[in-house]
Amino acid sequence: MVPSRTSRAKTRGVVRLADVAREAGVGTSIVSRVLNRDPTVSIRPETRERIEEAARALNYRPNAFARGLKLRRTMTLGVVIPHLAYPVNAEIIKGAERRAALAGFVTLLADADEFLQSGEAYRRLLLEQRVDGLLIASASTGETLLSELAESGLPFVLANRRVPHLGPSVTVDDAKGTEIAVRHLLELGHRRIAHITGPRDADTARRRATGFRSAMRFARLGVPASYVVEAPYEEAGGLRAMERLLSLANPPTAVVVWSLAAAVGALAAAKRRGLDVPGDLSLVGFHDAPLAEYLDPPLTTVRMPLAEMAERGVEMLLQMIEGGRVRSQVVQTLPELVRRASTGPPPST
Amino acid sequence: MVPSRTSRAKTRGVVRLADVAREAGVGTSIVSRVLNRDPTVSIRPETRERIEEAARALNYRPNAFARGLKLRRTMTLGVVIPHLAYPVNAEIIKGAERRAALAGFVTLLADADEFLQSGEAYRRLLLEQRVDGLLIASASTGETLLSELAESGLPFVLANRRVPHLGPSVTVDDAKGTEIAVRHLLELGHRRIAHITGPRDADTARRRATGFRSAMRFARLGVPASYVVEAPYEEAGGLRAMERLLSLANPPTAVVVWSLAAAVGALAAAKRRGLDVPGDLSLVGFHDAPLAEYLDPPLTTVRMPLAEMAERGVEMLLQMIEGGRVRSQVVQTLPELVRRASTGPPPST
DNA sequence: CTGAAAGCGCTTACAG
DNA sequence: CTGAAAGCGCTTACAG
Repeated sequence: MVPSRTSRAKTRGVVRLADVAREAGVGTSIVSRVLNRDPTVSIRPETRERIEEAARALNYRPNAFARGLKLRRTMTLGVVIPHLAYPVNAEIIKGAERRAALAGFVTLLADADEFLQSGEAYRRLLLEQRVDGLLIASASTGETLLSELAESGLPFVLANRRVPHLGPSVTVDDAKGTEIAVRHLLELGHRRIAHITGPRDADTARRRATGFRSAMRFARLGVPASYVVEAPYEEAGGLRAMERLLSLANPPTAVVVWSLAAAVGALAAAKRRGLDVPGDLSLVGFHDAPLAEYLDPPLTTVRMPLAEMAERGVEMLLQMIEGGRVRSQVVQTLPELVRRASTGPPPST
Repeated sequence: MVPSRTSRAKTRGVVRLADVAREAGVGTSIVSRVLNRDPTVSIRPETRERIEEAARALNYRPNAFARGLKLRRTMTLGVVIPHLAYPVNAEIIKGAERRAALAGFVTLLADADEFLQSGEAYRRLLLEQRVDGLLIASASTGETLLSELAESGLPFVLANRRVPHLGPSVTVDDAKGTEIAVRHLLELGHRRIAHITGPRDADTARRRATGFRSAMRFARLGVPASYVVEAPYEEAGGLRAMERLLSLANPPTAVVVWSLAAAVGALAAAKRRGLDVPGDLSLVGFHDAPLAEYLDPPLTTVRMPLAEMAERGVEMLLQMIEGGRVRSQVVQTLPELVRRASTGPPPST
């Protein structure tokens, strides 16, 4: 149905409030109040009907920028994210977008590296007042900028990362994740269990490492220093870390790897060494994705509720935008072991 | 350095044009014109200096919404994208974001499924006038919405997809990509080469299939109908498609797979059948990512210039926004074969 | 029950 | 060489 345009609107045939008012034969004020469901308005039912009908017929939507200018509300949330290519981050974006959309908000993307180096992105988003709040999903760095941000008063929440006294955060139970992985390996009979962890400045990596150590301690098993090795980069890092572990005099029979990408690299290292997985070595990765199912062997992983984390984060942000106070939270949904073929009993030496 | 705020700005301590004017002791008009480098302005150098100094000291940035309202220019580009989790799409987003940022534009993300089903995202972006243009990177569906879009007059360009007579598109040379893969296999001595293609409604898949057929024809080789099989979904689809190929009476000795994910599934299928890759079967995937390096065996792929494609797309969009006309283009950078261990000579039967 | 008016923070003819 | 004023499209006290 083509809207019976009463006036040739000026911008690309877009309908303005005034067009609706004219169509309905009333002033713009009541149109605005009716359409925004102002509860204090008392209006004759037939007038309201006429207004609503006109808005519908013209397919009217308020201009976001005009509205934002007046209300000081952009209805936009910024999502600051590193490494789009990691499926993990895609889950976060998707969760955030979905939840934001539910509240009528739109999502603006900013590359974490650029943003946290206090570059143009920062200025565009904050100084130009393009967003009502920020969900920051970068695992590392940028402390200076974060405190600047805190000072600016713009609501923000950190996802997947905690920075004490800086602002609220939403995280998943990373420690529990590694605990679950370790427990699974213990049940299979492993005792020599190692951990490939992430960079020191990655908060998630630290928490996963903590979970690893505490699960091992709980089982009264020692963890030689050489059994916790850092994988600075993705697949390549996992590969090198695994090579280090396998060249130890007394190599582990099982390894928990802190990310899926690093696990892919670790698996490659083991196979290139001619090891049978899981016959000679069991492997657990972190985060689940379809890929895990199709590796050789299919990789046992720990699935983390990341989309949910992002949704919680957005909810917190929305509360803050409404002026509410909010406290850091850990998503209650537990990590889940996805058992596949890369884990089995240790070799019977 | 803390800006010596002359007035308590009303919104979260943000500096307005009027603050700069007051600080510099002039009216807002010249401030605006000086800061926007209006060439028609003739101003005493010392006044200009005072204004620029004040803006710098106060860390002034014009409010994007006020500016947008006045100029009818949001300085925002919408990126409509499916399946964030595919590394391929991440490349597109990144390319688009980078190029947009260069021109002072910000990127808004919209989920393709939701958008193209003419849902809320569509209304928010178009009707609320939140974007100056749209880069649409969805490979399939949505014809109705696209023609609606075209009618609306909002500039848009299709990335990775052509729809004749609808709007300009930017693509990479997909046909050439498969040709390169086929040529590589021919050189290795293969004759029985099959193709795992994508869904019929995916434009890229069709073009890759075209390239496959023409390369085979050029080599005077026949392609039995059973040698082109469709993989409806990602890894899982690739797996099933490969199973079909391998259960043929006269199976191929080499397969070109239309996507990286499907190639992962196809590789899994071959290995589960006990085949040696590349001893019994050679495999080429489409699109390159670090993952390919760490599969077993490392996967030979065809790298496509996707980030560049997105950058070109944004450039076209910017031209259209300036009121220019623009024609569809194919990125000139050629696809590149990344040779790894999944391809070798055919088995010597 | 409904409308005229001011103002959000800009830009840009138009005066002077 | 510089400023006052109108207007982008909304919302919201304030009148009537």
